[in-house]
Amino acid sequence: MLKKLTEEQKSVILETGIAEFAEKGLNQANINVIAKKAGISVGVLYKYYKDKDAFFLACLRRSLDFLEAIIADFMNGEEKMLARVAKMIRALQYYSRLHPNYVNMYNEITSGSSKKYAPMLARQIEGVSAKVYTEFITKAKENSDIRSDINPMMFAFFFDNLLMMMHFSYCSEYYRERFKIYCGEDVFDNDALIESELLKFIESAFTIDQSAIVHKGQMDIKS
Amino acid sequence: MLKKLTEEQKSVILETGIAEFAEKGLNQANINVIAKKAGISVGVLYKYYKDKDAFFLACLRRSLDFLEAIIADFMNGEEKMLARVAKMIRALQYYSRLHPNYVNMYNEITSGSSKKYAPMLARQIEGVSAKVYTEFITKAKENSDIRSDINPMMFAFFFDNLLMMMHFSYCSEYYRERFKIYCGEDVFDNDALIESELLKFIESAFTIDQSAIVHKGQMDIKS
DNA sequence: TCAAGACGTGAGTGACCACTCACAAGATGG
DNA sequence: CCATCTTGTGAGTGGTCACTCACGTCTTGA
Repeated sequence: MLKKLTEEQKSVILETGIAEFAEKGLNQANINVIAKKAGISVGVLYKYYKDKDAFFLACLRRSLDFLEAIIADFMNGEEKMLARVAKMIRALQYYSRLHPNYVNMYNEITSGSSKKYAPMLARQIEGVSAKVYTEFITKAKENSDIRSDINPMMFAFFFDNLLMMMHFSYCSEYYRERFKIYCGEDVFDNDALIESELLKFIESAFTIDQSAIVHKGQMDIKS
Repeated sequence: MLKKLTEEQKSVILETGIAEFAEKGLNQANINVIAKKAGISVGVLYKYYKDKDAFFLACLRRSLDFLEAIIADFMNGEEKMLARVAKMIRALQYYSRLHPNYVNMYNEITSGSSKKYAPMLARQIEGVSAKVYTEFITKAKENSDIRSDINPMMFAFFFDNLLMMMHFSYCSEYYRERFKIYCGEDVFDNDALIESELLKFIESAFTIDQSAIVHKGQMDIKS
């Protein structure tokens, strides 16, 4: 019973931490409780992690590694913009159900609770996706896959805002409630509808272009 | 110096509470510190509010009353959809600068810290805007002001998601940082650009309709 | 096989903080 | 002007929890 911690056990400790932090938040989660639930002593937890903050950041890292894999998926493949977006929405729905805690860890840092790390974490976490999305939109613009009259950085930002809110809306207590208020008690039984409506929203924002507007003008003159 | 609390003083207490809660969050904010900063004793604070939670909820109510006024503005007036949206974006920018703390109070409850009140608060806070936005979109759809092939509830939801994220992006530490990563260090000096790009994004999502798509198809055949 | 080092244990400690209560200082009114 | 009531005061209390350390148990290598 009294042995060196295995990799397996270290994993259990992190997962237990993630579960507690995701549920209670950084400050309300109790280290003694986490240790007990993970089946180890507090002492050994402090041999591996300097303090509560360091442990929290380790849990966060593990959660983010997972979430970042979804974006990596976005980068691979040769499909066009919208096919990729559709893929991302489905991935988002799938992983939000599988690992809501990872998403809630992310949500946790966006609120004030870990203010001191906000700039560092933002750079670590958002840096990659911001670059990927912006570059992708710039390229799509050059290829005329999407409209020409937009600011790629801004549109990448709005795009990520929508995805981020969808993540939270599947995972966090408050946002789940809000989602139901907007879209009905049974939204969570209708992933296909959510996917198609969100895709429609994003598609239109990205694809209406000036030629279409000119065209519409011509139509009006005709009638 | 030792007198009954005036309305003025009660206001100071709430505002001090809002400042502390917005900065530190529900759990990290210290009641003794709030009392000292507000220039009163802890004792009297507990004569007015049953406990910390009750005081927090009172601070939250005050913040929300203010934020809800922005939506009320949205309901008034006879302009069309997009003119109203433009007005809302400008209001959002203005009030986020004037009272970032109110927005951060709102952000605070969306994270886990006040989980026990999540359902109640969501219903209180989101109920009104959800109804207003959905009805507005439904009506605009009937009048053919916007496209016909959308689910009004879903689009109201996406719309509010974008506005909510803009609020947070102006006010919260983490989201401000993220905004800069996406859109450059000087985003906050360029409200007009943000307004026009966000409006463009929303406008397109709402106005592209099936007739335009048919039309585009005809164009393709011609060429 | 056993000594010495490595590692895990968990009761204990001190700091912090929500909340109380005995008291003090105004207000009221006769 | 004093008795009584109302209201504010803030040191104190009890509970919680991050973190430590003296100890026990396992591992290693000679």
